Formats: sequence, structure tokens, C-alpha cells
Amino acid sequence: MRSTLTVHELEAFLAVAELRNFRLAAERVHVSQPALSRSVQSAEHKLDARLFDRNTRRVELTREGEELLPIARRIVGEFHDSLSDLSEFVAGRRGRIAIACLPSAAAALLPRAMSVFQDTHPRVTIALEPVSAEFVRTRVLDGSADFAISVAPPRQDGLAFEPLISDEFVCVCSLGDPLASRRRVSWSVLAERPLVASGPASSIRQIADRVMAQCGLSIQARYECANISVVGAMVAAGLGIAAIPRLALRLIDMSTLAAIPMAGPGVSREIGILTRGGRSLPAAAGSFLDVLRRQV
Amino acid sequence: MRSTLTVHELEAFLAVAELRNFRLAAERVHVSQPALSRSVQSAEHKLDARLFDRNTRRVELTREGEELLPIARRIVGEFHDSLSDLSEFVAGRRGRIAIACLPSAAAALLPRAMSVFQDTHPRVTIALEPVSAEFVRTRVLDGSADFAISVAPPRQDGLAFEPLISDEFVCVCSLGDPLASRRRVSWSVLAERPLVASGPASSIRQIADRVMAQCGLSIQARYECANISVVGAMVAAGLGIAAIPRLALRLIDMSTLAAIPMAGPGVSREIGILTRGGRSLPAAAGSFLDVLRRQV
DNA sequence: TGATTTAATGCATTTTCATCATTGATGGCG
DNA sequence: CGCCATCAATGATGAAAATGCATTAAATCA
Repeated sequence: MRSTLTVHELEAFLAVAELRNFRLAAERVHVSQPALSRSVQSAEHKLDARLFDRNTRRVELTREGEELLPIARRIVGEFHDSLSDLSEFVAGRRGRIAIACLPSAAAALLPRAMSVFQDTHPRVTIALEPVSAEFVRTRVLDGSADFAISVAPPRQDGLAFEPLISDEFVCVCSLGDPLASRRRVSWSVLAERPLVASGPASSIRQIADRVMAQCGLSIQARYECANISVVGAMVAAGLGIAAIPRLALRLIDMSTLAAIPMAGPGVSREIGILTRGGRSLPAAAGSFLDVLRRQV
Repeated sequence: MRSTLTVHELEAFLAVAELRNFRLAAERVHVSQPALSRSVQSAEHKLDARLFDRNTRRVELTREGEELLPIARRIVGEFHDSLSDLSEFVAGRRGRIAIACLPSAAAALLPRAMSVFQDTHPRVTIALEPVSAEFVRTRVLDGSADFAISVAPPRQDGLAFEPLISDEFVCVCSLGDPLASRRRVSWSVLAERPLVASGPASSIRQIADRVMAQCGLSIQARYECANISVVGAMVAAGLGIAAIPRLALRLIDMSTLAAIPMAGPGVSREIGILTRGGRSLPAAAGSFLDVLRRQV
């Protein structure tokens, strides 16, 4: 074989092999009959074998043609199937989206967006990994997540942050608590009452500490727990009150609890989209983010 | 996807994806670096997606590129494997040869040729169908045999005959027979001795009848049998003598028999290659015929 | 900052490809 | 028996694509 066949030539061959007529085959392939003849000739020349025994009246496959037929079918079929799969992927209609996400955002923000997205993108699977803020950066940087939903990162090297919503802090207390009827609760209350705090490593706790310091206060945690759901249960049990972001309420059984907005400075954290800067986003992920942006 | 990728572009993509370097990839594909860059660009443009995140210092796959990689590997691999299979077939190194053949030629001529041929064409299978002369024509004409080894056909419509060897008639008698010591035997002897003849439909019998008629004689068969091996056994049993082509001796147990050449006119039949005229022969079959021609 | 390496681009050239118009061959039909 | 219709092949021509050379622009390293 002096040089390699092209898919075009294989398609020309297939059309002639199936229709046994050059003129009709040319129509099917949308070229002129001479062009088709030349494609077949070119294939024959490259293979150094005659593919059709043909005259102006009859067109039939040679043994070599018979041999090529199933091969050509397989190659051309695979070619188009695979590439149409790919174009589906490129168009964002197929694929897999990996999202690293703060647990609170995972519970509060994403489910609705995922539901809306799946209606228009049924063949896209979404892998949602709840991680703490500190691990979000590595997930995005090493590509194991296409993007993250998190708070603004401290350093932005290689990361891009697009704010989505402002997540205000609320005070959580039991329904019977005197605070429950208040419109707002000031941060100073937290210093006066038994406090159930998030674990010292959590992003919630860090923000809370910062705000308290701004107010000249410091957190005297009576109880501490890394798991926000457990914090809620502790408040429900009457151990104390807590200050958490509103989005995190979705992680807590609120049936016997009240949530009151906090008053004061810097009472919210910015939740947004964290992407790898300068890196192109897969189309499916881009579409999902569009849905998410429209939602908030 | 605005238009379809080419195998060339897929190969360019693969080379870059594997080497992560355009210059080296260009070498592998045996084109200049700009040409390679343009192939990749063309692929990206057709897919409407960026395949590599690249600058002058780093080349890495995008998610789309990752998605294309296994697809490209599969397509390109299948493409080359299948087409090299085909080129093996076209070159005659692989395939199947179907031969329709007179039993005598099958036994006398073909086995050695097949043995020689298989040494150089181990991946070619040979299907040998022994048929009588009258069926040879249909086998070749309908393509169920690539060619035949037979006597010259009466009519040549659509068939081409190439003589290979002249198959002389011999007289077969038992070793103790007075004829066994003769150098030659004339046809008239057949009229004088009990004769074991081939069946009336066989090509052997027809030639024998014709020659006898030429000599002004006619066959008075004491015994007749369509199966040449049985004819031999009958001669060995002392029922009579027989006249058969030398090639057919291979079909007979000759351990107690002698074969003496016949003297006289037209004492041979022409054995040759029968092919479908104007039809191209598969390469493997052509190679086999070359071997056969060299052998005789 | 300068040297060096690398991918992209401008441009000229060659090669490939398609189309139109025509030829040559084949079989059917009057 | 010859004309006609149909079909694939071919020739000529022009457009599009691919390629290579020379060069540019960007990025890293010393």
C-alpha cells in the first residue's frame, strides 16, 4: 500500500458497493459522478487492487472489494459514531462534571440547579464532592474538580473567583428561646450566652472569629463540633446558641430551631465559583454554571 | 461539528497528545512543525473546541482533548490495523483460495504446489473441491471457485483456458501381464483384451472413446466404473486392463499394477488453468498459479 | 536582561480536488 | 442491424487545501 486511504474514499467505496451504481452513489455522497469515480480510482490505486469489476452496464465487487466492504463499514461507522459522541461532549450535552463544593452550598445551592440542568442535559453526569474550603483549592488546581463552589480563596494564584451570593450569618437558637422573637441579634450576644461553635478549622469558625475580633469580642465556646449538623442538634438540645451562615441551615434539622439574622459588620461570607484561571472549562460545566448563575 | 475530521488530523492530535511537544510530534508524523500546528488547529476548528492548552512552554490536554484521546487512538488503530489486514489480503499473503479441480489433477498436481505455496503464504487457506469436468465450468463462472484445473472446456464463453501440461494416456495392467514388459501399448490392444472402462460420463472415457474412434476401433467395455480408484482395483483383480491418463495413477493403488504409455494419435489430454475471462484474480490465487506454473 | 526554545503566522508554492463538458462503451429497442 | 439511452471514464480548468520556509511572539532560564 503506497499511501493511506482517506475516510472520504472509504465512504465513496461504501456508497458504490451498496448502490452498485456510480451516479446514484455520487448523489448520496453529494459530489459529482466524476469526483466519485476518481475517489474510487484513488482508493484502488492506493491499495493497488481493483475494487469493482465494472463497465458502463454492470458494477460488482471484486474479491478484494468484498474483503474491504466489512472493513470499510466498521471504520466509517466507528468514525462517525465516535466523533458524534465527541461532538456531543464538546457541545456539553454529554460528559461528566466534577464539582468540589462546601457542604453548605452543596445542600443549599446545587440541588435545584442540578435539577434544572438535568432537564436539558440528561446525558451529563454530575459528581459532587463536598469538601472543606481548605481542600477546594487543590481539587480545582489539580483538575480533579472542574470548578468549585466555595468562599473566596485567600491567595488567588492560578485560581479565579466569581462571587455568586452573599451568605449572611444567622443566630440559631431553640424556638422557645427569648432570642427567637427578635428581628436581629447582635454579635455581642454570642459572648453572653453559652455558645456552640464550629470546629476551629472550619471556614465558618474562621469568619466568625474574625468578626468577633472586629467587634472587640472573642468567642468563648462552651461546645465545639466540626460537624455543622451536630452543632444544630446541640443547639436543639438546649446546650447553647450558634452563629452559622444561612446556607448551612440546610444541613441542620430546623424543626425545633429558630434562625435570626445577625446584625453588625461583615456578617456575611461571599460564596462564589472558583475556577482554574486561564483554563478552558468543559462545555457541560460551562452550561451548568450558566444555570447556576441564572438561579441565584 | 461543522465538518468531519480527517485521519491525518487525528494522527497529528495523537502525536502531540503523546509527546506533548509540537516540534517532536511533527518529526514523528514527518511534516514540518507549522504543518502540524495547522492540522491541530484545523481539528480544533472543526470540533469547535480547544484540544490543547498550550503556550510556547507547556502543552497539555484540555478536557475535550482527554475525551478525544481514547477515541482517536481507537479510530486510528482500527484504521491502520484493518487496512494493513486488507493490504495483506491484496498482496496475496492472506485470504482463501477456492479451487475446483479434476480429481486426478487434485491428487497429482496440486499437493506439491500447495506445499510450496504454504511455505511463503502461511496465512492463506486453500479450499480444494474435486469435481468432474462438466461441473468445473459452473464453479468458475459463478465465482465459487477462483479458478479450476481441468481439461480445455468445449465452449469458452466467459472462460479462459491456459494449458499447463499434457496428460498422456497409459495402459494399466497387472504386473504379471504380458503387456507389463512392453515399452508401448497400441490402442488396438484395448479392443482385443477385456477392458475396464471409466464411466460413460467421465472426461477420461470421452477422450478414450474419441481416440478409439479415430483408430477405427470402439470400446467394448467388459466392466465400467465411474470411480477411477475402483477401476484400478478391478484391474488389480485381473478383470481386465484399462487406459487412463497418467495423472490419474495417483488415485489408484499401483502396488501390483504396471502402467505403460499408449502409442498412437491424440494419446493425451490437455490439463490447464480455467479462469473467468476478464475477471481479475485475487492476488493469492495469482501467486498460487505462479507456483503451479513453475512446478510443471 | 538576554539567550534560547517553542508554537504561531505570513507568504509563496505545490498538490489535491471538484466541476463541466465530453468521450467511449454497452445493452435495449425499434 | 443500427440507433438511442445510459453509464463510467477522461480531459481541461479553476478553486481550495496543504506544505514548507522564513519569521514572529511568547515564555522560561541563566
